[in-house]
Amino acid sequence: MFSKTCEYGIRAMIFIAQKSNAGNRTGIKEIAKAIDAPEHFIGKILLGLSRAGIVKSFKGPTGGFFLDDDLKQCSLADIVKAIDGDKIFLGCGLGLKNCNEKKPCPIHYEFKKIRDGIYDMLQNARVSEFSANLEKHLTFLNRK
Amino acid sequence: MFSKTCEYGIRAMIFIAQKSNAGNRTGIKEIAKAIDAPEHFIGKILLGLSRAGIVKSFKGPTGGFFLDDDLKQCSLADIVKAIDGDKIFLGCGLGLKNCNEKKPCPIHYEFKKIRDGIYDMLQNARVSEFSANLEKHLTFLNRK
DNA sequence: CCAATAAACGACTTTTTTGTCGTTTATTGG
DNA sequence: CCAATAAACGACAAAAAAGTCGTTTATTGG
Repeated sequence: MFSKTCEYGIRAMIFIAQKSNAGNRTGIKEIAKAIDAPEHFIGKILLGLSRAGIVKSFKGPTGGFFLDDDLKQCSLADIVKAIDGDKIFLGCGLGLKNCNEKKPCPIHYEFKKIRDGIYDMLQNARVSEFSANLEKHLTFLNRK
Repeated sequence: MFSKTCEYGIRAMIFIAQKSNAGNRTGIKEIAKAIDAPEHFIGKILLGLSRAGIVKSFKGPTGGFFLDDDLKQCSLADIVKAIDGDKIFLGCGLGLKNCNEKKPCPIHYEFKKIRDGIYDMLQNARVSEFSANLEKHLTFLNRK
C-alpha cells in the first residue's frame, strides 16, 4: 500500500505529534526506538518531511523535532503525499498511464471507490488525534 | 497498491480470458502487445501463474495460454494472492508485524475497512466478466 | 523425420528502494 | 570560547523488484 519509507514517516509523525501535544521535542534516537525503525533511515525521512514543511526541528542540545499548532492539524494524507506522492490517490489500479473516465481500465470505477475511500480516511485522520490512545496503551507504534 | 508484476499479471489474465471466451488461445507476443508489457517479463509472470494453476498453456504451434471453464471463474483476488501474496488483504497499514485486534496500530480499524473493501472488490471481480466491455472498446488494457 | 513455433527455464543485468556511514553545521550550557 | 549534542547532508552499500537474454523442451504440420 505505502512504501516502507512512508510507513516509517507516518509512525514517526504520530510519535512526534504525541510528544508535541505533551509540550516536548523529541530526537531521532528516541523516535527510532519508539517506532522501531533504523535510526539513520528515519533521520533521512525526517529531513525530507522537514524540507516539505511538515515537521519543524532545531539543532543542538534541547533540539529535536516537533509540530507547532498549525502542523498538529497535518493529516496522514499530507504525509503520504509528501513521501509517496499522489499516485495512490490518483493512479490506475492496473498501472495504466492514460487510464481515465474517457478511457477507463476494466476496474476503473470500482477502483475509484477504493481510492476515494483511502483518501477520505487519510484526509480525515490528523496526526495529533492518536495521542490519547497511545498514552493509554490502547494503540501501538512498534512491532514488539 | 499492487506490484508492477501483479498489474501486468492481472492485465494479462483479463486479456487471456477475453480470448478464451472467444474460444481462442493467445501467445506471449500477442499478450505483450495487447497489454503493452515487456514480452520476456510477461513470459516470466505467466510461468508463475501457470505453476500456480491459474492459467493453462500448451507449447508449440497452435499453442499458447488459455483458461478452461473452471479458470474463467478465477477472481482478481486469486491473481493478486498468487503474485503479491496476501499482505494487501491482511497486512498492517503502517507496516507493523504484530499489529492485530489485541495490539492495534493507531489506524488499525479504519484501515481494516479499506482492506476489506479491496478484498471484496477483488473477490467479486472475475477475470472473464470484462470481455464484453473490452470487445465494445468501452474499456482498455493498454496505455496508449 | 524435420523445420518451425511457442512456452519453460535459468542466469543475468538494471533500476529502485531501503538502509548505512562519516562528516559538517548549528546550538546550547558551562 | 569550548565541549557536547543533535540535526543536516552527501556518498555509499545492500536488498528487492523489474526487466533481459540465450538456451532447452515440447508440439505441430508438412
